[in-house]
Amino acid sequence: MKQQQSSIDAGSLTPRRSLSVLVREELEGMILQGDLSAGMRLNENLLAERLGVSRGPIREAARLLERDGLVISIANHGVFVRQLTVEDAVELYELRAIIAGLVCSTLAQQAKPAIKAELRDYVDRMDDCIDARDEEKYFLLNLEFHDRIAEASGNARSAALYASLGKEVRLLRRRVLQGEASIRLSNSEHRRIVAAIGAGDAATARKEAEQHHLNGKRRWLETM
Amino acid sequence: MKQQQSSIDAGSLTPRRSLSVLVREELEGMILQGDLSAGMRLNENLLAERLGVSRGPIREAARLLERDGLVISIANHGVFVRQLTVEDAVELYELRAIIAGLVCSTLAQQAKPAIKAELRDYVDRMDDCIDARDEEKYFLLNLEFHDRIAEASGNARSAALYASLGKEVRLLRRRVLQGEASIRLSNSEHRRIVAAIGAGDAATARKEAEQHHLNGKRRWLETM
DNA sequence: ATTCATAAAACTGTTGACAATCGACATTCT
DNA sequence: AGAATGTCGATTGTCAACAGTTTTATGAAT
Repeated sequence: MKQQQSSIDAGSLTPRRSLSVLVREELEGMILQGDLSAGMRLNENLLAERLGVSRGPIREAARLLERDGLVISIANHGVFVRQLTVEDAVELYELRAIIAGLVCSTLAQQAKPAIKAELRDYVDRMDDCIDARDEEKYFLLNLEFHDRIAEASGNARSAALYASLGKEVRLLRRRVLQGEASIRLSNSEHRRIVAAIGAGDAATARKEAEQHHLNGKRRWLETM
Repeated sequence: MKQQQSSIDAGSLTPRRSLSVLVREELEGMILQGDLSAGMRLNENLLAERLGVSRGPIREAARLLERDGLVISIANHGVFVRQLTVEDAVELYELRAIIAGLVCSTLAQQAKPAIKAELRDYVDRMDDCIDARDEEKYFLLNLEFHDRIAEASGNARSAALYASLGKEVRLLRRRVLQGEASIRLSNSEHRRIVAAIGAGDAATARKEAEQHHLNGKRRWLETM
């Protein structure tokens, strides 16, 4: 019979997205929000019942999450929310840094005026957030800004990877609490990146983007 | 005295890997070998029957392959062997180049003598292959060599990514046919990379590794 | 012959049931 | 007591059947 009134059916405006994908997004939300904390096992029966689907889509969603490094799967033991070590975090930051360098370099060689203006606008809005002491919005704009650059570069694979690594980093669930001075510094780095892209200077764009991320790594390490 | 149950000999070493990963490996082999060519759909029923399993593991294996970029999945249409465009290939080469730079840089800062000797040995053996006109073996050693560097760097995530991108590149199914001169040049680049790692010169190791891969990209593009 | 609606076939998506496996606790033996 | 073994409940792994969707085949009307 039709029991399509499951809790995740509500968001199915887009026609015919498989349950696996919907479950994946639901679980990703739970993980990133911390409802499923690090090291915790994803009980298939429990999740299936809670989301109103069978175990098949749950299992497929788990494989999808495994792709993004959010969970690990151990045969006959189940899938677990990934626990990141400090070494893992350092590696993620470095990987993200060089990929950011790549996409910024690519973008500098081909960016259209519209993109350049959009990026400048992002930096301006982030500055506004700093003035307004709105750290939350700054945090979100910062995420958007970097993902937008990756996307605009046209390097689809790199952009997906960059976003995926970003989610992985968020598994750490420890936001770098930066004072206003630190945030202003960070946004000045953004401005230099955008300037290099605007000038079509690929080498500088790469170097600045990479350094920006490595600075983020350093700040994160200092919170330990 | 304490002898393990020898009845299941096959599962003795490997603790009973699930059918999903077994199927995954089988399908990966088919794809990389070309039995399943680019753009072809993976018929679940057919594969299930041919491999003697049900469709569940086939579907999960498909999600695992999707993670590595070997196939793409379209809702209600099935999964297809990925078709790479020239732009995709260029991006893969560049991604692989910077990741190689990262792992070589990392390794240069921490490589133990045993690893350094092992890498030198790889280069020597590749030279032997060139002298013996054994391109096939050179090709395999070359793959091993680079994966070994990534693995030895300790950057597990980067190593997995590097290997995964390598498989993706092989989807192109067009090996760069390089004359002896070109191969010798390539191996001399290997030697410079190993030398930089041996000397603990991270910056040079990174630059050489990156350039080596970009040269590979250039050679590949010249075959078009 | 062509077009278009309709039906059948083929295939993917999903489900509930069954089998295999693991961890924990109880039991037996020395 | 302590180690080895047996049993049980919980959980993952797998399967075969069902449901929904897409594609292909069919056939009548133009």
